[in-house]
Amino acid sequence: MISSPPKPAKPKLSTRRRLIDATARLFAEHGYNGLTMRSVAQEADANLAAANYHFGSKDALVLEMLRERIQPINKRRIALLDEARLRNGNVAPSAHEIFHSLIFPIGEEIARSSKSRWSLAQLVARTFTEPVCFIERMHQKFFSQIAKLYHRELSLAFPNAPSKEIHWHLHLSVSSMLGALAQHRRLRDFTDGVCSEEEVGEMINRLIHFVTYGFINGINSSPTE
Amino acid sequence: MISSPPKPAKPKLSTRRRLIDATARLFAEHGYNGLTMRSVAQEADANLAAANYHFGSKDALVLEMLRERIQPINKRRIALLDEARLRNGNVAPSAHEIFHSLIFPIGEEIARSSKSRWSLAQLVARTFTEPVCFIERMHQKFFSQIAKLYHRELSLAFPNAPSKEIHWHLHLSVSSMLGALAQHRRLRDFTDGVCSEEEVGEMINRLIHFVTYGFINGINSSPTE
DNA sequence: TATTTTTTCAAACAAGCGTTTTAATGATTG
DNA sequence: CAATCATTAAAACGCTTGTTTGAAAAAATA
Repeated sequence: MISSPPKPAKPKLSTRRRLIDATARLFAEHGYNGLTMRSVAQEADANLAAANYHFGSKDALVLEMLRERIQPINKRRIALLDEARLRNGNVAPSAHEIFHSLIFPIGEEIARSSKSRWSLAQLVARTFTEPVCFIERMHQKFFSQIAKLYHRELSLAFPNAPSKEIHWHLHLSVSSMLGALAQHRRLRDFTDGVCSEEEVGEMINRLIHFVTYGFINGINSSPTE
Repeated sequence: MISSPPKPAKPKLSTRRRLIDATARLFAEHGYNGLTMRSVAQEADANLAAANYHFGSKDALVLEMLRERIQPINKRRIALLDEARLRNGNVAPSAHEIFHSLIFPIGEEIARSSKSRWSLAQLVARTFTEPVCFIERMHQKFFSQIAKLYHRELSLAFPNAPSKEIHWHLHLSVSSMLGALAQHRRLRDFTDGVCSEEEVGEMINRLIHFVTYGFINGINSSPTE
């Protein structure tokens, strides 16, 4: 019997992969300006020059990390929307189905990323709060089409609502989602220990309902005070 | 007739005041890490060493600015709550009155600060997203008691709701408020130019209703899926 | 006016930043 | 094996950061 070579405890991933994962963790925790190439290198157990070698610059590194994390979520959103439309016999999905398709995929990804659950939540939320302008451009590139898609979908679900009202309440809904993601790590503190950050699924479910209620009742009540 | 001395066009405020105001603007726009002592000095038309002379350090400068901006908002919140309680004959205020007292004072301050309306909104929101840990401590110092106050108030308004449900939905409500404040400056972009950031009062009113609906319906519907 | 205190100013400090360079190492292919 | 390529490594490069310094200026006090 030929003995297999001694397996290292950690089958070290490629340097490129370790760099991206480290970037995700540090970006979520410290933001763009608080993330340094040296901290990335140390966290990834790589050399300082490695990041510049593989990605060219700090900007390119962070952008690549964001692209890799965000695109599957957006694809899943569209897939869930299509599923709902198909299930209803090509009729417009309900508000709850629409907001489910918007919010649920993030919950899935958070649950998938085993270590430090709030990391991805905060990462996504941070892309919307970061002041760095190149991130704003990225945001417009990744999310502006998604926003238009959801406005169209909600217009079908609420054919009598004026377009401006849908814009207003969709904006509030997305803002609420982002706020909830950004504040998730404070849940335990804020609730005096009553609620725990571990219950991600719980949070996502409540958030979907919260936003759906706010949207429906906001749309249905008159726009005057 | 004695001619008055030639009045300078701008009766220059004290250096200390100019420094704090410049800090507020730059913190709102670039965040803590993006704010530099040199940029503050330039924006305030002061010397680089002035900030350290007046406040001791960058941390102390930002903290003082935040304290000055946040405390009047919190006082107004409590005052509005007391007004509502008095108006109802010492009966618990309604959910709408409670969330009005929570959100409206920020709208007042935003409307008061004439130049760059979204500045204060973003400033308040940023204090919750900033990763710098000393800001987290500040947040806990300024807001944890307010959070407890509102939980108590909502428990009176919904005596049959379990405390944990109130915790959950208050957390979602506060998160939505912060998200809406943080995203306000993107309103025009996000809505394809349909909605404008100028209508701050509009935004605040819709936000109050949105959150109230989300909270009430969330509380009343069962906590199971 | 003379003296003391407060405030401003330009210059410098050490530390940390993103990036580049040059050489050494590892893997792959002919 | 030799040769070519991709990757890693250590050191250094300007540049910016928060903070400090010591003297000049202004303001306040006597």
